[in-house]
Amino acid sequence: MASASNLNAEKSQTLVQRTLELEAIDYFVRLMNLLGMPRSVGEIYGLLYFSPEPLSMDVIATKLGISIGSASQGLRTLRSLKAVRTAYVAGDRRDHYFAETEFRRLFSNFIKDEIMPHLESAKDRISRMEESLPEELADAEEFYKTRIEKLRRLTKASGRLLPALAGLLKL
Amino acid sequence: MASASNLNAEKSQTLVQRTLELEAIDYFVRLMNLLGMPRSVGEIYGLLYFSPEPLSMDVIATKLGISIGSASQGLRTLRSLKAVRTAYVAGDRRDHYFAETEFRRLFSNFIKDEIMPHLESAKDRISRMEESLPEELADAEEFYKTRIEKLRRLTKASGRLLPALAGLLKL
DNA sequence: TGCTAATTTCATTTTTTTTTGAAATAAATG
DNA sequence: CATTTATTTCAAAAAAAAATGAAATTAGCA
Repeated sequence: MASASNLNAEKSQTLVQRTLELEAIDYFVRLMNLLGMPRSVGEIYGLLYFSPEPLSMDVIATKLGISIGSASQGLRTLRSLKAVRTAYVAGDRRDHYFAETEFRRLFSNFIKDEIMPHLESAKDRISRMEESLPEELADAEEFYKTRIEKLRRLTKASGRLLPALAGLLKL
Repeated sequence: MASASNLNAEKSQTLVQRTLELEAIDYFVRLMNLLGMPRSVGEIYGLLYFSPEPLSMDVIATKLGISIGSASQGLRTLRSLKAVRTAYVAGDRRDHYFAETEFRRLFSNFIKDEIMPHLESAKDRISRMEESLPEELADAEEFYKTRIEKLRRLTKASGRLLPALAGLLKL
């Protein structure tokens, strides 16, 4: 049976490791939650973070007590963020996952995938606002012009600052 | 009737203003959503952002088509983030709200109130992890030590970087 | 190729979050 | 100080998000 070796691996898990696993899961569930990710995503990443060997999807689901559907979706999300990668394990045809632990890269992917698209559409929305202003501004309309300008600056500054942020994160 | 002047103010709303209002609401609903805030909070802030005069709670609720309960809760949230403030309006006993538009201040409040507390508890969790490691580390345990150290660096760097971020946001 | 195990997909269920609305409270006016 | 108006609170309803589980698909193996 293919999972025999994994079951053995689980048996040999130390108390230290279980403690760390639980703390890490807690840690990453909260962090991911802050970033708007579902609980299962944090759980999976936390489990993998302290796993010395890559784990297969069914082991992940079993250890966390979540469905394999959840595990599959969570792993897809993590894969798309490049937060986990797959490793080949000899003699086992299942995919095995391990955590990418370079946070700098993780954040830069997160910003690129989850934030920048919003900033792009924000730009469009601001352009539309400017087009809706008449050519000649009455006094009252100066107010709107100022506010739009402020939004534009915010959007621009965010677009420059956020990607730079990951670079500053030298760990 | 106290609200007569407000009704007049609403009647004189131009097409330009209504267009901007709708775009701004859209803009801030998305932004707030990114920050994990409920829709109503983004709606209220967006409405106020392009309002030349401060608006009372019931005007806000009416214009947005939300309940006064929502409006009350949303305003409480915005107030606690210092994202709106109240203005005295002569001859009207209702509170009137206007948007704080200094984004630098807004973000710094957000980071202080919503993010830093999490970082604090993260520190505790990391300390607990370190305590769970035995004094003398077997080879296998070096792995855990390294990972914990990495988490500590992440937490520390975030705690320094995020508050600095608001400062960089010169608009 | 046919068979089996692994994974993905997605309609349904469950859980969580947000909104509502009505009652309670507070605050201002006559 | 009684009454009216404004605001808050909070239980219940509605909406949104996430998890489940079983069917469909994919991929490895004999």
